[in-house]
Amino acid sequence: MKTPQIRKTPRQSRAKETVEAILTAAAHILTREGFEALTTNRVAAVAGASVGSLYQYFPNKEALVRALCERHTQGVRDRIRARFAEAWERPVDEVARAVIQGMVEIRRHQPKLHQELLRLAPAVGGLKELHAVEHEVEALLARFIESRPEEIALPDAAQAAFIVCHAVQACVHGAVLEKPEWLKQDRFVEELVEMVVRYLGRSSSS
Amino acid sequence: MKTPQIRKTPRQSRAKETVEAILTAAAHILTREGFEALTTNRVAAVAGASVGSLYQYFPNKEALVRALCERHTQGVRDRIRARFAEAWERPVDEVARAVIQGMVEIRRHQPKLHQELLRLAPAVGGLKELHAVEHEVEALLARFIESRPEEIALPDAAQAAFIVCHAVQACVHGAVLEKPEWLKQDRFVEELVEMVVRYLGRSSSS
DNA sequence: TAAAAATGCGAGCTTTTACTCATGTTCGCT
DNA sequence: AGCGAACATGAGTAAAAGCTCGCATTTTTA
Repeated sequence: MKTPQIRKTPRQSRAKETVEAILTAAAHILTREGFEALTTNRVAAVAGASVGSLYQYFPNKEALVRALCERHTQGVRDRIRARFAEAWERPVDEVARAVIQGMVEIRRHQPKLHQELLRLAPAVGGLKELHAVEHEVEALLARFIESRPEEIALPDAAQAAFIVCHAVQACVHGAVLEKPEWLKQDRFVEELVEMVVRYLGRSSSS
Repeated sequence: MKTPQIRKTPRQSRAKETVEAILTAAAHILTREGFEALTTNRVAAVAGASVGSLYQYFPNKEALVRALCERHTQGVRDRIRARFAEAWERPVDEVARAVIQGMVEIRRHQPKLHQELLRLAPAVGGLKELHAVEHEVEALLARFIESRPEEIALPDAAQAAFIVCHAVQACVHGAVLEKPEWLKQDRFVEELVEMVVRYLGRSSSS
């Protein structure tokens, strides 16, 4: 059985503040100094608390990082969901643009934190949540594809959704790391939209 | 200054065997048990050598992992280069198929090792080599695009190459991890080829 | 207001692990 | 054979980091 996320649920408001401070401190250290510097003692110090307090709420370091993952993941899922919802009825290219821009925003918000958490997730038991979000986005896209049979004709909506999601995600991620200047122009996003639209909007195929 | 890759160059054949055994053991542990279990003592033990021998050739653990990265990276680069070279003159879709199949082979060969090394590269100073390979593949693809102005008309060959490389890589990687059964059929590869050809082979665009 | 419960504290224990070094062994060369 | 250089050994060291535990402080409850 996996170690639980939280050891003791905070009841008083000061306890909630402590938990909050610890998570914030952890995020801060992770973005500024990377995982190497993320020691439990240091997290507590930066949070203005003590190791003891930390271990009162998180059974171990792994759980702490996992909590961080989950919180971040939550935000990603919500943002993508919102983008899909607000563009759902619009033309295909606009939907693509909305969602891709949402992804860019996510990556631009806290690139280093996002990257580190992505890197840490497997080692920390956070893969389940991560895959859950991925699958949800894929399912959303698959549903969208199936809702436009006139414009999008594909043999396998699920596979197409898988491909589009992974492709876009990787391009945005790669751009954040290697070509940050591209994200400030529209050309890059437009190019991704173009790719997606061209892939989905094919007329004849096996 | 970075710590060197190797401390003492092995001169005798038994020394080369030792180095070989150490690298093999490290790869073995990494694939079977992950990075957590990769302790220098354990590597030496599995290699049938002693820690002392290990440190005779690798100044530290980081250098060992880096050596592993580099060796693996080398193989990837060679394979992609070969695929490009042998298909260079053929139709676009065949080139795409050849290269994509090459990527699938790479990922299928030692998926766990590949994945772990990818994960470890940043923390081990192996990013330079990794990016170098990526850039080489991108440059190769960009040159290919520019060599087919009749069939492929794009505003920015380098950006297109970036997008295609990242997109395909991510899809293959994702498939290895999440949908291994797809890789045994041709349909998945064909779908990727379709995406790439459709993206590159556009007729009219801004 | 006094007991009880919740929270906070941090010195230090324990374990792990990268790495050294003094010593022994094998190889190559004359 | 004999000598020096390369190679191998592995018990031991030192530092780091996760985590505990007894006690102090604050908040809630009766």
